[in-house]
Amino acid sequence: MKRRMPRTFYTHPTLTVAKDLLGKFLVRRMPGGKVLAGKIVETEAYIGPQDRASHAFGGKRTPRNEAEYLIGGHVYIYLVYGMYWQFNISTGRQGSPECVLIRALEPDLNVKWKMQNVKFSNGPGKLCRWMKLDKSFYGEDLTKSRRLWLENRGVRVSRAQIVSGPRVGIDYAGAYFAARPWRFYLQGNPAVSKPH
DNA sequence: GTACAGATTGAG
DNA sequence: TCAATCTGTACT
Repeated sequence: MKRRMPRTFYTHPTLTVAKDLLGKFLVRRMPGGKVLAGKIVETEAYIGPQDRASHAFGGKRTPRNEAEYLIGGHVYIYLVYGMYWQFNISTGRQGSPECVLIRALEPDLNVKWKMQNVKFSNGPGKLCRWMKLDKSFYGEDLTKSRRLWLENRGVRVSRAQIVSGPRVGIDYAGAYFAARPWRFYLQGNPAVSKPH
């Protein structure tokens, strides 16, 4: 069974992809060969030029956010606050600057280890530290990469399990966009990041 | 050339 | 509640 998510998974509308990502697994082959995997339990959608919270608001295009414009399935990663990487996946068609921020993972480990490790992946900055994701992944194609990809492992997520709410840390975007319910997470999941 | 603020985190 | 830490971007 082929499990890696194909291009078409990422080219759907961004809000759809942000929800579809919940329950999928992010898989990272580490430099030493060890494989880390985590179930995506929290995402945020940034839907392009009209979204005041988006780095591409107003059609802004710079070397920093260039990867947002790639066809869905590419990595858009950047540094915030001088110390934390933020891992995003581009969505939509080529030239459309949309993406989904991956905010939290539930480590794919047995129950005992999962609870001990969840604190390493329950936030957008922390999960990048855990999986050693940095600028070297900028623009990486998740449908082809041998060190980072997404898998469907058969986890079923019903609509009732998905909670939506305002995105975190974007008050600068003004009342309207700060209030859009474009953050999605799995209800009751222990790996969802702190601010609820 | 220089100033500035951020899609966070963890300590106090 | 607040400092850490640094770079892309805007402006002089």
